[in-house]
Amino acid sequence: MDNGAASAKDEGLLSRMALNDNKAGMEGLDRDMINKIIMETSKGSRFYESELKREHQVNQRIEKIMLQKGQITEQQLKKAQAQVERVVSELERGRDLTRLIVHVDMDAFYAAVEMRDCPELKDKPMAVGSMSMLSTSNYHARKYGVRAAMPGFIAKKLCPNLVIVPPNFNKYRAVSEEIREIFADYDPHFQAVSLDEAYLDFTDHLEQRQSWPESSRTHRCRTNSSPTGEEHIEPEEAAPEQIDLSPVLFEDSPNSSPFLLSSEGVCASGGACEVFGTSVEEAVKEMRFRIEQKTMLTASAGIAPNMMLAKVCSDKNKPNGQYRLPSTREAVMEFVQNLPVRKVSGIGKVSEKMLNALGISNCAHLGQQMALLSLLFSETAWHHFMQVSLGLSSTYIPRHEERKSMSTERTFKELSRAEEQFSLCRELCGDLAEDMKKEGLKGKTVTLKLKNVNFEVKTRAQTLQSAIATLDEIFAVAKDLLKTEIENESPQPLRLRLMGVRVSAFVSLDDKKPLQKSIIGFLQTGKTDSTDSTQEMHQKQEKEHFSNHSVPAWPLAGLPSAQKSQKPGEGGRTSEPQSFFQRAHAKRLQLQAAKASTEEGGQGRDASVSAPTDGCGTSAAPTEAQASTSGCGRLTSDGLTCPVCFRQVETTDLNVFNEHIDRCLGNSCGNPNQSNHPDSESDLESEAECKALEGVNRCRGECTTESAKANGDEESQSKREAQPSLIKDAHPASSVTGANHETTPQSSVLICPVCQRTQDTGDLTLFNHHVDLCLNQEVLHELRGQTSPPKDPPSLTRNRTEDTGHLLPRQACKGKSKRRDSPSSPNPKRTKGHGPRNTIDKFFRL
DNA sequence: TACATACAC
DNA sequence: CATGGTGTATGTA
Repeated sequence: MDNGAASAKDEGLLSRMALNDNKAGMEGLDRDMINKIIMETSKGSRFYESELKREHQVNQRIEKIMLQKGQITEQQLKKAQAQVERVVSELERGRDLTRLIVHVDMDAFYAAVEMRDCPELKDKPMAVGSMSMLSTSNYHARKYGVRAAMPGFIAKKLCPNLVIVPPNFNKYRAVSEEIREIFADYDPHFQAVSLDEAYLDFTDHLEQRQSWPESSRTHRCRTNSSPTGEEHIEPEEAAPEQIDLSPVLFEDSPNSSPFLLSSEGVCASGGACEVFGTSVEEAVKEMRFRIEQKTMLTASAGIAPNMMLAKVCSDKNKPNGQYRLPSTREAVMEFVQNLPVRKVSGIGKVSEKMLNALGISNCAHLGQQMALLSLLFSETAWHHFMQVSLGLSSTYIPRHEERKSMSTERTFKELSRAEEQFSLCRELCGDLAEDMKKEGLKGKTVTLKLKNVNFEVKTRAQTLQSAIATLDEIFAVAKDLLKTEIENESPQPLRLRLMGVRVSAFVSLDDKKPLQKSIIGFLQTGKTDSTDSTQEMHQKQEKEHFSNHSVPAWPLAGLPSAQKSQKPGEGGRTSEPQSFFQRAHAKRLQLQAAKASTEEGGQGRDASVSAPTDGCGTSAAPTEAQASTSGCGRLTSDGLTCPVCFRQVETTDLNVFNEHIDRCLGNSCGNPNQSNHPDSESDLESEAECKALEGVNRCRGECTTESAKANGDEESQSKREAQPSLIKDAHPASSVTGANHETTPQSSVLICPVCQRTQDTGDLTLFNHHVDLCLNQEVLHELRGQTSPPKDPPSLTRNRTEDTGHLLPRQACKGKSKRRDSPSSPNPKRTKGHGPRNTIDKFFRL
């Protein structure tokens, strides 16, 4: 073996404990030495023992899989191969190379910020974090093997001169806001993944850009010579890189930019200027240039036809570089062939190890072994592998979904006394309740998480009949769970090192939306709408749409688990082709719908020039009904179902559809104006960030509670909650009863959940019809006024090529929009008790 | 639903 | 001295 540092026993462990030179900045370092130090430092600790144990578990899983592999017959393999090939061609058919997806990532973000603000640090190896945990390190430190998620004390052994700087999250957040403002200029719907990372769809921007005058592509260099001195003006590009293919992609932009750019020169005032071209590369360089000018920090970017590839590409020329993967099948395939599986987002340590055991280390192998993989892994898992091997993934950048859970957990010095455990538990519940209040959340499931001093983790959950939110309510449950565990262990005490409380299974507290959603639920004939799970509906929808697209970036988390469905005798699975066809079909339909509702293309505004951005609100704004329909309504192969008359409308053009609805509504109130629910809830994103950061802020005492917007619009919320679930069977009662109301018919009497009146009919069809009418009344009401339409007006720009992804108005489904449009809006910051420490660089979900 | 795992930051 | 916190998805029972 080539690793003298590892004993046979350690060897397996290396996959868990050893450093990953996977990431950038780790080239050419002495891995063996580093691993040796890591091992020596860790050895004997409880943590180490725990890792050993986990490693063992993984090894067993691998053994199991290998065993299964051994039992596979030629016959089965052959069958699987045929199956795989069918799927491949189906997927191939849906390949979409028309989008230009960009993934941007700030270089060593936290560390870079600290270095920027403290020149002393510039030439030193440094990291942000604490002795217990590092968030990130600068490139100098990485040479020593010091990296994110490594405890500081180990890092110190690797690099005794390492300077560890405590994190200053407020600052990072502020910088993040700055860069997001820039992102928004290229894609107002960009998805921030963390404080320093985002996905953008540059397609529309590029289309616009083609007709922009040079002045709009000109950017001034930082005027004030930075105090710190050196200042390079060049948007220096290290990467040699490929040819510019963009012209090909955009040659036919028919009604491209309706705007004539007001061309006020930017650089009139003097100072060096940088002019950027019209290609994607140039646009991305421009964005990075602006980021650097604005923040004095560098970013790296990847440009590719889908999210997964863009992400990988952004890593390619890091730091301070970019890489474009051309939008051709050949380029993509070649790129993917040499891609180590571990580089793919979603394939982590464990998956990597399992794949390696099968002789798979890069995506070429992945492709070659698909038949085998389809027999050893779950369907979702192998489908994902398949997509990866073909270089396919989502071409549509989804909006962030509603949160599904909220939690608080804390690590501490051993805590063994029950009394203290209870009081800590209560404290956690209090913190959690506070957080939930800010977002107006109520959930039905409480989960207690415990980690003992040996790092063994346990979770215990309980689901209630109704949703709760307050400290006392949560604690009442958590306390019981804890008590049970304590009793369970007694007379030994629980020796804890961590405790956490989580609430999930939220019910919608919203007033209006449930209505819309319930309609949708209705339209989904045959599906039960479990009353309070309105959001599930949406997520489901979104998900479908997502997968129709081209793979989400999702992992195969739970991993393999061999085919249980696999009958010994026959190896093949038959369901597959169908589901893929169906998906493809659905996809096509959605596409058509999406085509009509594609968001406006006006985002390409040039910040420094202030290009004319609007003027696009002209088209009939989609009403909520429309939006709902396009996003969630029943989309059959023949068209759309009108939420008012419930008839099929034979069109996939949402504008046409909208007119139809208008007619049904008996008036032409086509576009209720402006969106924004003034009460649209607080920004989840920053909220989440703050949450993660909390304790640290406290240390700095800088935490301000700027926006406590979650003002009490809560009273009104409790009102109508019950939703008309689709009653499918003879027992209406089975249709669940959501939170509040108990309008649900218990006996044979049917009561309309909308008008609350008893319906004297036993016929469910009739009853449903009545409810339909009631709902329509409400829809009508909403459409006529008060309710705000979703933001994105349909766009008239571009018609996409047929199988393109990019469906659905992102927020169509929900009246609630957690806007990210205004990156500048202040974040609610948390001031919380104590707590945790640091978090890894870029961490926070937005 | 409950629980354990994997994964991303 | 010392190995984090928040959130999501998936597999399985």
